[in-house]
Amino acid sequence: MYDKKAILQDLYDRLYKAFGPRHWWPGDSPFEVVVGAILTQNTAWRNVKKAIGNLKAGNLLAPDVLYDLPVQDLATVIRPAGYYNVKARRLKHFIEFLFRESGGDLDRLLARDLGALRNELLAVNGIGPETADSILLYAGDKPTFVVDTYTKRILFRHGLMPEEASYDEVRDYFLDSLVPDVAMFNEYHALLVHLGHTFCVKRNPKCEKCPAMGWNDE
DNA sequence: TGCCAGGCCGGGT
DNA sequence: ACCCGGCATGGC
Repeated sequence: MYDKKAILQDLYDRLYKAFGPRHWWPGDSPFEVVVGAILTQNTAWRNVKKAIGNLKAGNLLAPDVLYDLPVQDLATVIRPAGYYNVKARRLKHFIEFLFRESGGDLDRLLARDLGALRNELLAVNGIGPETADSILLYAGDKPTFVVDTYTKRILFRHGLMPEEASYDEVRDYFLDSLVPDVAMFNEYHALLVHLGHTFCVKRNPKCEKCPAMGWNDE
C-alpha cells in the first residue's frame, strides 16, 4: 500500500499518463495570467475567454491602460465573465497594488520572494488563496500549489482529506508530499482540473459518469 | 429549465 | 473562528 505522501506522486504519474501535458496556463503573458486568475473566480473559463477577448480587442490588456480606465468602463468590457462589478473593482485593486509596489512593472513585482509576495497578494482586496497561488505559479513560475474545488473534491472522494479541510491544509499536504518543481506543480493542478472537467461535477445521482468512478457509492 | 462554473468579501453569530 | 448571502453571465 501507499503512504499518504507517496500516493500524491502516484496520482500525478497516473494523471499525466492518462491525459498528457495540459499546456497551462492559457494566456500569452504574465499580466494576462493575472487578469485571467481574477476573472475566473467561480466562473467557467469559456466566459473568461470572452472577457479577455474584449480586453484585447480594445487594446486594454496592459497595466497602464487599465490604471487609467474608469472602473465602470472596465466592468462593461468584462461583462461576459460574470460578477463584472466586483471583478472590475478587484482588477483595479490589483493594478493599484502593482503601481504602488513596483510602478506598474509586473516582472519586478514577480521577482519577489514567494512567501513575502504571497502575503502581499493576500492583502489585496479580491485576491484570495487560490488566486494568489495561481498568480505565483502561473505568472511568477514560483513553486506553490494551487488548490481549487476540483482538488478538494478529488482528494475527498479518494479518502485522502476530510471534506472540511481548509485551503492551507490541502495545499500543505501537496507541498509536504512532493519534491518542489514548478513545471510539475503547474502540470499537476492542470491535470486535476482536467479530471474534474472530464469525469464528474458533484455526487449527483443523475450524473452518469460518477458510477464509473465509484463516486456514487453510498 | 435549472444547475453549474478553475472564489472572495463582509456582516452576523 | 466559522457561517452565510451576495455577486452574474453563458452553456449544457
